[in-house]
Amino acid sequence: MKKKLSVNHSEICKTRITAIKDTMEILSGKWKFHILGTLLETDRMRFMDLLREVEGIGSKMLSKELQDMEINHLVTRTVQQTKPITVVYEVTEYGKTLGPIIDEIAKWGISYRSSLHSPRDRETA
Amino acid sequence: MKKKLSVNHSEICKTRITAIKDTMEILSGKWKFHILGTLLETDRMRFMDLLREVEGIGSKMLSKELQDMEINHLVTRTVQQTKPITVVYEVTEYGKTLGPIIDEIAKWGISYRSSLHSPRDRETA
DNA sequence: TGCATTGGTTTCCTTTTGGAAACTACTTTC
DNA sequence: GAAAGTAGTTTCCAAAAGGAAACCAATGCA
Repeated sequence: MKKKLSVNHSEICKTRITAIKDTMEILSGKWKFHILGTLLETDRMRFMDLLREVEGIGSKMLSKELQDMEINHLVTRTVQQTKPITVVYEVTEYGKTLGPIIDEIAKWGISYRSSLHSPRDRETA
Repeated sequence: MKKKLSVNHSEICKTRITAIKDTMEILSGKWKFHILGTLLETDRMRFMDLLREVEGIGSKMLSKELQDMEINHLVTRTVQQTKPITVVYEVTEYGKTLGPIIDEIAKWGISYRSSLHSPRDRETA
């Protein structure tokens, strides 16, 4: 038993681990979940609205993150020929498939907050 | 209508957005999902096994990420008085509540891979 | 005429992140 | 007595991420 058969279960999980890496790469950065969470609730928003709504973000970051997500087909960018030109962003149907992830993350975060008040939950279960 | 009532739905989502930020802060960094994904499948692993299993990670990062997660009660560290001292890490019951998130992320990543082969799915739905 | 708003881009800078390699210390094995 | 395995820590460095502020072009409003 010199050489470790480092993994027995490995073959099964490789796919899973790769999948996790893929997803997290697409959703990387400080703001994507935040932007998506916001956009998923309103369905369509203009750039300046997002800038105001996603608190703390600057225009550079917002612009960059939206571009990333557009490239990955998660959101669409539509220019509207209004008086001062406006641009609306919306989550694609494909982007909406991220809904369950965001939901789980939000759910966990909420119960995390609760557990801060009654830390016993975190200790024992 | 001079002043934008920037948000109407805001109050409801604030909690949600905060929850998303909380969760993502705890799971920040390049490796936590990866480590957790690995650890959730095996239940207990030694440091060197993780180092081998989580491909690409170095000992510095592994050590730091494990410490972060220990602080947040997601994993436990147990020293075992074996011949050369060994240390086992395992996901706590509390850490296991992250399971659904990891599952959704893995699920999405897997179907993302598929959609790369038939990109039509990503375009139309 | 001048200021505000729209949707960005660009520049400059700081902070954070992360990796490679060396080193520690202890034990077992060759 | 040298090598190798245990579990890390430390140092040094490069790259990436992110923020603040300035800038731009077009248009509307007063």
